[in-house]
Amino acid sequence: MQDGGKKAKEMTNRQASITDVARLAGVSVGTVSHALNSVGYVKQETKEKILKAAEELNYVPNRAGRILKTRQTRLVMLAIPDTSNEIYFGMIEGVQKEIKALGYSLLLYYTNGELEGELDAVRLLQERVVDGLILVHFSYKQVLLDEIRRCSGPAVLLGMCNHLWAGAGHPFDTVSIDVYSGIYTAVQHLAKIGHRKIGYLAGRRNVDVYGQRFAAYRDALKDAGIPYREEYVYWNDWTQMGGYSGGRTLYQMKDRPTAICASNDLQAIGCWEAVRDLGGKVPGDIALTGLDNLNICKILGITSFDMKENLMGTEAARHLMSRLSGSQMSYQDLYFRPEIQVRDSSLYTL
Amino acid sequence: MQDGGKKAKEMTNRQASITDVARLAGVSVGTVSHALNSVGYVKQETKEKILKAAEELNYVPNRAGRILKTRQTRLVMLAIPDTSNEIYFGMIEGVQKEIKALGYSLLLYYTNGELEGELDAVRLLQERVVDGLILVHFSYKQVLLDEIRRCSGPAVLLGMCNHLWAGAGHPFDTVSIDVYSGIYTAVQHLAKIGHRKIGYLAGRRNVDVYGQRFAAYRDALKDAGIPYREEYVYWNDWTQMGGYSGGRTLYQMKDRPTAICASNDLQAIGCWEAVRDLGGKVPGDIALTGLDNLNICKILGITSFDMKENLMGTEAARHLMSRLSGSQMSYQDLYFRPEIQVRDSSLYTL
DNA sequence: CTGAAAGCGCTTACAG
DNA sequence: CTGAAAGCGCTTACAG
Repeated sequence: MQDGGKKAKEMTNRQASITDVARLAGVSVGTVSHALNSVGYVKQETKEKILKAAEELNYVPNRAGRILKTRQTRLVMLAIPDTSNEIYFGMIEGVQKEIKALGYSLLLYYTNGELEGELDAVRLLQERVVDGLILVHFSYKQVLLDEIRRCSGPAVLLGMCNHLWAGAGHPFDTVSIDVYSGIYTAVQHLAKIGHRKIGYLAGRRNVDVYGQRFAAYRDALKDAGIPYREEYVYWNDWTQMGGYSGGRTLYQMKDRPTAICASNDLQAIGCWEAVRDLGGKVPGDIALTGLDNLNICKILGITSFDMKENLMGTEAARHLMSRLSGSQMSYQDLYFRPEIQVRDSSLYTL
Repeated sequence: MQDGGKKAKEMTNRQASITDVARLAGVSVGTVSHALNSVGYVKQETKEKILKAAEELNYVPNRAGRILKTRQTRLVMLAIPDTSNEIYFGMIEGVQKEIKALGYSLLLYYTNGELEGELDAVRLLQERVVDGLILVHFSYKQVLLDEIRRCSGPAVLLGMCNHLWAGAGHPFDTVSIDVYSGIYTAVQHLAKIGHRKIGYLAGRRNVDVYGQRFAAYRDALKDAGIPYREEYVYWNDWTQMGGYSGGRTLYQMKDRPTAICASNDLQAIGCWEAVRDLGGKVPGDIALTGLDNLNICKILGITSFDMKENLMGTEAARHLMSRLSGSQMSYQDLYFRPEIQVRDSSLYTL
């Protein structure tokens, strides 16, 4: 704690405007604007006078004034579902690098993976708080599409699977990673090394991207000739906690699975912990696969899938920037494929 | 790829303004404003006419116009150094919860742990892109203080150690966790269980918060009567990669340390991996401590320190909100203490 | 090289 | 209950 009775902001309550600077420098506001933005001709002497006045008044331009006139914020928003999932770090990095090079600043927004949060992000674009939006969405609802249609600035949708909108004439570019193929491949891989009892950690129910993953699980089972068993499917949440309780549940079943496919790495990690805490071994007692290729999976030796998130971010940003600079190309749907990284957790044939 | 020749945004090029709505509804802009914001009296019939017009024109208010007039953005920025460090997730969560309850939206900004990035964040506050700023800073430079002084909106500084500014009459609230005490305690703990050769993973050189941690390491050695050995100190980066190469280097020394204190968990984890990859055991061949209490440390059994990051975020947001609602209290410096979590990696007496 | 003026899209007293 | 008008802080043709 500190004292001294110093009051908050007592001397900075009203920020100087360009008018104040003009008055102090004895010139017009137009000239101040020219001088400060180094646009057009301003006599060196006048410029110095203006700079000194600005300095003295602690002048900082108010962005809202400029935005209103120029109709540009020079801000780009990246909206992610989940700040506690490392998978988005790579995206952030990719986006950041691209837009910074073009003089834009990055604003992150956090949707919590809920439609409402995603709509909030879109609204910020509608209200022109930012010039463009890259939205990592978990929903595929019509209302989202409708709201994006009302934006005057461009949006790029980043999808962890996106079959539903491809080619649907949506008013935005998309960049997706085919998560369906990831889960399908995982189950196929487990079947190939001999597993017939394959449990599934499904994530949060009613979240569209998890619905798609679940479909992949079922399809892969079917194609491998393995009957579907509802009791092997655990819905909870896509978090580590969700995975933990799922792992616990599945591992304690009388007729327990010999392998578990998790619909993302967070769950795989939680599951790994649960099995360990119950005295089981991965692999040995149970095989395990995840999806996202998180760092920790490399350390623990859990089979997973590289999601090329950095590339996804980069490409999304590139598309956005190109729209922002006026491109009128027809909208693009870009796809990536997850790449399996086989590790100890699923290395041995049953 | 999709075709169909649909051109980008052909029908939404110019967004409707409040004037357009007023014209279509046959009323004045003032009345439109009243109706849309439900302020003052508007006849039900008129209101409906306006709503219909707004609907028809796909009207969305332009935030810049409103901001200019109201001098409020209703946006709060949280600037973090590093998006790949889980430690900030808890902060985000804490901040988000507090401000959302008061009708503010959260914008994240990413400083990369560099002074330049921190200054960028401060500038966005100066330009009034946001109403308030919570800055997790890694620098203690005078220029940062000067720039914050030029802001008309409030800032709260979140410090991973902050002795330098405490009581210095700075124009902002601070919330800090005493990292010095964390590192000091870690070294003390290692000494107590018998270690005399304690290596140190120091983080990025010339980053102020890491300088303080290093001082704690030296002080603790001294107080334990252990001579300082420069070759046991590894400067690199605060990342997992940095820890990995540090762990490699220290573990391969002829007269290697029997314990390693890492200045954060990311490095501890990297070190853990390096030792494992070299065939060593933690503990057994080497003891290890980290700082931040990341999830993965719990899984790997690495001794670490709870940094109360959620609480830090909550408190920072509370202070900011209180300034935003006009509080003129003198500035506060709030301190937390890291709490050691002893785990396997440093459990056994040498 | 500089100034006067219009206008970006909104809100808010103030009249009526 | 509604309208006319001022003004938030900036930029940008346009004159001179």
